[in-house]
Formats: sequence, structure tokens, C-alpha cells
Amino acid sequence: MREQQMLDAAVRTFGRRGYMAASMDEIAELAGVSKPLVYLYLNSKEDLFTACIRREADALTRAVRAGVRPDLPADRRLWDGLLAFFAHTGEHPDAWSVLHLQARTHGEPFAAEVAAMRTEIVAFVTGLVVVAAREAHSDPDLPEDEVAGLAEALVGAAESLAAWANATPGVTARQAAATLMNFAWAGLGDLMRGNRWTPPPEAPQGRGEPRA
Amino acid sequence: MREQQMLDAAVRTFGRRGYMAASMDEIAELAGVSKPLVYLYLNSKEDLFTACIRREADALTRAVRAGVRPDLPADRRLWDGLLAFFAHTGEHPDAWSVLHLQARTHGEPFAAEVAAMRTEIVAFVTGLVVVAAREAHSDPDLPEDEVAGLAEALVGAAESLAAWANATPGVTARQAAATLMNFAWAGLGDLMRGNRWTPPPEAPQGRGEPRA
Amino acid sequence: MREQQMLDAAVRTFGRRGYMAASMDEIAELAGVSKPLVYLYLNSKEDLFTACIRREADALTRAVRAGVRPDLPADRRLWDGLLAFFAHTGEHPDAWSVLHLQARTHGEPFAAEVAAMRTEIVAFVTGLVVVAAREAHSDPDLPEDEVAGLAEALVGAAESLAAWANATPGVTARQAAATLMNFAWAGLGDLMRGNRWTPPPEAPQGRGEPRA
Amino acid sequence: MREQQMLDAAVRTFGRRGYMAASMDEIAELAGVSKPLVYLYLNSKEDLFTACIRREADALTRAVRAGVRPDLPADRRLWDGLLAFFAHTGEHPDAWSVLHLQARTHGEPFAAEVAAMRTEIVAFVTGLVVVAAREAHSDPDLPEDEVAGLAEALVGAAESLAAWANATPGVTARQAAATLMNFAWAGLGDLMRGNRWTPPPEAPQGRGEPRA
DNA sequence: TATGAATGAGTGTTCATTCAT
DNA sequence: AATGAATGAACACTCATTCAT
Repeated sequence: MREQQMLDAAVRTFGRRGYMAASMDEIAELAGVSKPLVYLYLNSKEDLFTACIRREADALTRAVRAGVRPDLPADRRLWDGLLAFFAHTGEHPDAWSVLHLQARTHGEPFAAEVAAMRTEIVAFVTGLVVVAAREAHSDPDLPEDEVAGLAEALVGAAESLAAWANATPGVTARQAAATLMNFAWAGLGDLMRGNRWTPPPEAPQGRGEPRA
Repeated sequence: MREQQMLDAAVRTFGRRGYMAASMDEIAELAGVSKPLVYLYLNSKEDLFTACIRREADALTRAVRAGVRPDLPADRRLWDGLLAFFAHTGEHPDAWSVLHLQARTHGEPFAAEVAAMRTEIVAFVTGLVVVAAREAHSDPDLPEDEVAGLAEALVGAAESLAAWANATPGVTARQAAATLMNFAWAGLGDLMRGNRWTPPPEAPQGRGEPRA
Repeated sequence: MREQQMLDAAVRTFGRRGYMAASMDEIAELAGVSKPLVYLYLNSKEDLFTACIRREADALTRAVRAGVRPDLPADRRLWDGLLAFFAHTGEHPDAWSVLHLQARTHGEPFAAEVAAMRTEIVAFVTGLVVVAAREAHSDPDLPEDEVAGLAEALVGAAESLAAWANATPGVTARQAAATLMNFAWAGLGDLMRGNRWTPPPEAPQGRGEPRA
Repeated sequence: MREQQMLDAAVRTFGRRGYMAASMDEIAELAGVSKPLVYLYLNSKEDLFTACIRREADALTRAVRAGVRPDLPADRRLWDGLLAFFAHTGEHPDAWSVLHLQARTHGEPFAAEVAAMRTEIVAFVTGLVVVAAREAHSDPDLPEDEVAGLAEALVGAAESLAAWANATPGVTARQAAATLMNFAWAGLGDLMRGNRWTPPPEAPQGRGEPRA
């Protein structure tokens, strides 16, 4: 469909140039259509950008979901999800740029759109963490706050590794997933078993922790 | 100095509005000087932005370094570094927005600038990981690639948590640091001891991992 | 006929939005046909507008003529004409807007079109004035120039009252006609009888009448 | 001043082309400045148009007021006002087009602006009519409604004659004023003396007055 | 006969950048 | 050392107009 061509061109242009630097002229030309046609199908630059975000957010979550089989154990599910995630972002770097960088840099309407997707992914990871905790018989259930922070850290690490894998030639989705999985699963396991790192007491005054 | 006022205004404006949406008019007004003066000191919008990035990247690395005492053990050094990092980003959200979001979203020249800083931080973390490995007598030294990936993941998680801590009221630098430290140090420790999570064999054909 | 629907829609749209602000899209939609069909029947926006002007000018002059019975005396003919005029413009405000405002505001081709109609109406009024003069035995026939000016003034007053009556709720066609008739017929009568207002001598120099 | 040049160019362009057909490019070029400068001084096309209307409305009312000496009798005041009016509109046809045609054809904001001026002029004329009535010892004071209608008609006639005088070569301001004065003053005088034209009784049904 | 789909040309508006002083 | 005044180049968006069917 004509609309898909336009969205393709838009994702590519937005992903490479950024939202503001991308011109509708360039997008139209890249799509091989006239500018008014772009406006006919997608009403404005804002709407076009939103449509890109939505399409790519959908595609990404769908890809991750498709990679995970619910009947497998939690660790395997996390592994498969990561693998799917890195594979997808690696194959669609412009889309990943739109979601990870551009959408978050240009105001609430767009940031909110991508935040919805992220929330979904964080929830997915949180679920895995909870299941893992249960499987590990972590007697005192992890406090909710901590779980949220962990999921956030995990997702953040994944996002960062995606960019890194894209930028570093020779790093495959499998390697990225393995790195993160090794790091995270062990950490989680230890946490479940109650092995925590104890921070030093808060510095009483003046010095101690860095001044600011 | 006059130039610092301008950079202050620029960081604030770039951080809040984004690189392209920030207008030189607004920056000059906020700095309380005339526009031509801005051009006199900093030659163009690009140069001004670059100067912002450099100044704030310096400030951030300096803050982190200042927080770390080289005579303490590796875990404590990591903790202090994280604490300093979260404290600084929390106190200078506009600067963090410039470094973490804006600079990476607007083309190579700027992305490269911030990449340099990031490289430095990753190297610092890598150093800690290596020391930690040695302290743990991790017999077969971790392969370089893996160490790089780990540091990358750690830094990425930290960056993500910084944004999360900024956006979530009631989360202090200490809490963010604790969350990450707990998660990471255990994971690293396990890794050193050779406890790795073994990925399933690569899917031979057709199905298995998602094709995307 | 299909064409009439289009003209109806066009008159309404042109009358309310103005020539330039009216879009062919809106006209076509209001007429319930597709845009290319409008172009098939009426060749261009200009031609469409011209057709509107012509149709409405015809309708107006026809309405005025239909209101006047040639066998009645001049004053009664003027009265009936005015009544018909105010009634028609009151019932077709969009058409009146097209003729009185839009057509005169958008360049020669259109202004000329409506000027033709106006000439006809002025001629009609002029005829009445001449007859009235003859009936009043105005000994020295009124000079042609003067008659033309009088007719022009009368028609102008009528046009202005039409807009006023349209805009002022509660003013009927009859009232508008009465106001003008009272004013005009007495003035004409006096004129016929040679009662003129004598202007002061032209100011010889410098001051007197305003220089502007 | 630079701003006056721009307004001159704008009045000329708006007056000749109409509000919508006038392009900011053309206005800027005619004023001999760059387009951004026009936007610097006058903020938008709307504001520019409003500024034109205001300036020309002021100029016109000032010209009329300057032409009238309050110590002279009412008829002479009316004459002088008309003379000034026709002289001014004759000398500034584009300005007159802006006020009389363009401003009224493009929506409330502009129409309201010029309506204020018109109200002032109508009030001036109304005042003269009332004074004239008193001087003529018109025993039963004219009803307010009637006075309003008369003033409206007079002003309308004047406006119409202004356009006519502009369009008809060889007609001077003096001639236009004389025509209207002759016509109006006699009519008013008659009216004062109670000589009214009696309309025929309203048609009872069906036919009679035009069907409209 | 009638239209869905498409566009060339142009609009108002903004902004980084530069002289003249 | 500092600025008021000015602009070239671009951008998002619209609309009268026309094919292919």
C-alpha cells in the first residue's frame, strides 16, 4: 500500500535526521510521491511522526512476543525475548532510533506514545523477574519497589546494548543477548538468595560522598 | 565570565527544547546578551551546542572522578562512582538531557563528542570490572569482548536509571545506586566465579528463534 | 439540473467565505458531487464565479422588473422597484454578498460583470427620474450629468440600505423602501422645482476647503 | 519611517489585489524590503491588514473632521464634510478600496474595525440631520429610527458616489458633493416640513408586491 | 457520465546568520 | 566590545487543477 511506502520513508528519514531536521519534502521524495499526497494520507508532520512511532512500537513488541513461548521456563523466556529484541533492533536501526531517541526528545505527545510501549515491555520483564523469584523460593518476596527498579535497569541495559550492538561491527544479537543474560540472570539469582551488597552508611557531613 | 552565562542559557534551552527547537534568540535573551554577541563568542549554533556538550561532559566526568577514592576497594569505588553519577545527573537535568538525549539525536558531530565521554566512563567501569575479577581470582581471565559488553550494559543501565530517577519523584540518588549495585555486583561476582547461564543451541533452521 | 445545484452551492460558499477563501472542495461537497464534475460543467474557479455572478445578477434584475408595472406613475414604479429590490436581497443574502461585495473585490473580470447589471439598474432609475422631471414640468430639463449622478446616488443608497437592512434585525423590506422613498422622492421633487442648494464659491487659494 | 513605507505598500497591494490575493512577498518587494522585515514590524498578514485599516480609517476621519468648521451652519458643515470626504477618497483610491471593499469582505475582525469608523461618520451625519431638523423648526421631531435610516442612506449614497467619482473620469470631488448635497438637503428639508411620500397599502395577499 | 487519486505551484511564517555602527 | 537592523533560505501546509479509469 502507498501508505506503507510513506511510513517506510518517514521512519528512515526521522531515524536518520531527527524529527525536526527531517523535511516533509525529503520524506515525500524518498517515498517517491508528491508532498500533498503525504498530507492526504497522514495529516501533518506530527501525525506522520506519531504514525511512525505507533507502527514501529507495534512491530517491536510483536517481534518480542513472537519470540517467546509461554510454556518455557522463565530464564528461557527472558533469553528468547532478548534475542528477539536485539534481532529486531539490529535489523531496523532507523526504527529503533525513532523509538529510542527521536520520540523521547520531542515533547510529551511523542514521548507518551513510546512510553506506553516501554511500559508494556517493562511489565513483561517484571513478570519474568517475579516468576524467577518464586522459582528460586526467594523466601521473603522482593519488595515491589526493588522489582520495578530491577526491571528498569534490565530494560535500560538492553536498550543501551542494542545501540551498542548496532554501532559495533561484529556484535551479533546472540552475543548481545548472552552478555546481558549472563550478567542479569546471575545477579537476579543472587538477589533472590538474599545476597545483597550492603552500602556504606550515609556520610554524616561535609565530605564522604561526592559533593553533588 | 560572559561566556559561561551564555553556555548556561544554552544548556538550559537545548536541554528543555531540544537542539533544533531551541532558537538563538531565546538563548541570547535568556543569557541577557544580544544575539551577535553570542556569535562573537561561539561561532555558530553548531559550535555553541558542541561547547555545551563538551562543558557538561567534562563536568560530569569530573564529578564522577571526584566521588571516587582510588585507595578504596573496587566495589566501594563502583558504589561511589554510581552515587556521584546519579547525584550529578539529578542536579543538572538539563545538562543530562543535552548529553543523553539531544547530543545523540542530532548527527555525527555531536554524537561523537558525547561518545568520547562515554568511552571514558566505560573505561573507568571496565577497569573496575577487571580489578574485581582479579580480586575474585577469576582463574581464566574474562575475555575482553565480554568485559566490554558488561561495562556497556552497566553504563546503559545506569543511564537508564538516571532518567528514571529524574522522572520518578521520591527516588534518590542513593536508591538508584543501591538498586543498580545490588543487581550488578552480584551478577559480576557470579560471573567471576564462572557461573554462567548457558544459552540453548542456535536454532538449526527455519523456526526456533524469531526470524526477524 | 445538476448544474443548478453546483451554482447554488457555489453562491452560498462564495457569499459566505469570499471568493478566494472558498475552496472548490467545499463547493463540490456542498453540492453533493465530485470535484472533477464541477470542472466538467464549469471550467475553472473563475468561470464558476462568473457564472454565479451572471445568474444572480439576472435573478435580481428580473425580480426588480417583475415588481414594477409600467402603467403606474413614476413614483409608484420607483416604490415597487425598491420594494422588490429589498425583498430579493433580503431573501438571498449570499447572492447579494456575491454581487455587492465579492464580485467587486476581486479584479476587473468580475467587477465588469456586475457593473453591467448595475448599469441596467441605474438606467432604469434614470428613466424614472427623467419621467418624474417631465411630469413635474421641470422647465429647464435637468442636465444629463446631474441625472446620472442622482441615479447613482439613489442606487448607492439603496445598496447600502440593503446591507443595513440585512444586518439590522427587525428592519423589513417595506421599512427600508419607505425610508429611502421618503428621502429620495422629496429631494427629487424639490430638485425638479429648481430648488437647489447653492455651494459656496470655490476657495480661491491655500485654505477654505480642506486641501487633502 | 520604514514602517510607513511598508504600510503604504500594503495598502496599495491590498487595495488593488484584495486581502487574500495580496501576497506578503509582493508587499515586501513593493516596499523595497525583505519579507522577514515586514514580519518584524507587523507580526502577521492579519496584523498588517488591521494596521492598514486602522491607519486609513484614521486618516479619512481626520480629513473629514479637518474639513468641517463647527461654527458654520449645519448645511455648510455637511457640504464641507462631503467635499473633504470625496477629496480624500479620490486622492487615496487604494485606501478607499481597503476600507470600503476589502475590509468588509474578509471576516469579523476586519469588518468590525471599519464598522467603528463608519459608526463615527454616521453619528456625525446624524448629528447634522438632527440640527438641521431643529433649525427647520420641524415641529414633530423626527423619530429616531427614521433619522438612523436617513443617515445610513446618506452615508451609503456618499460611499457609492465616491466609487463612482473615482471610476468616472472628469467627475470632481466638488461635483460629487454638489450632486449629493442637492439631492439630500432638499429631501431632508421636505421631510422636516412633514412632506412625506405615502406608500400604498400593503398588498393583501398572493400578488401585488413582487413574490421575492 | 463521473470519480478516486494525484500534483505543481505557491502561501504565510521562521530562523540562523551578518552587516553598519 | 557590543548591538539594532536586516535578510536568504527554508519549512509546513494548501489548493486549483488534471489524469487514468
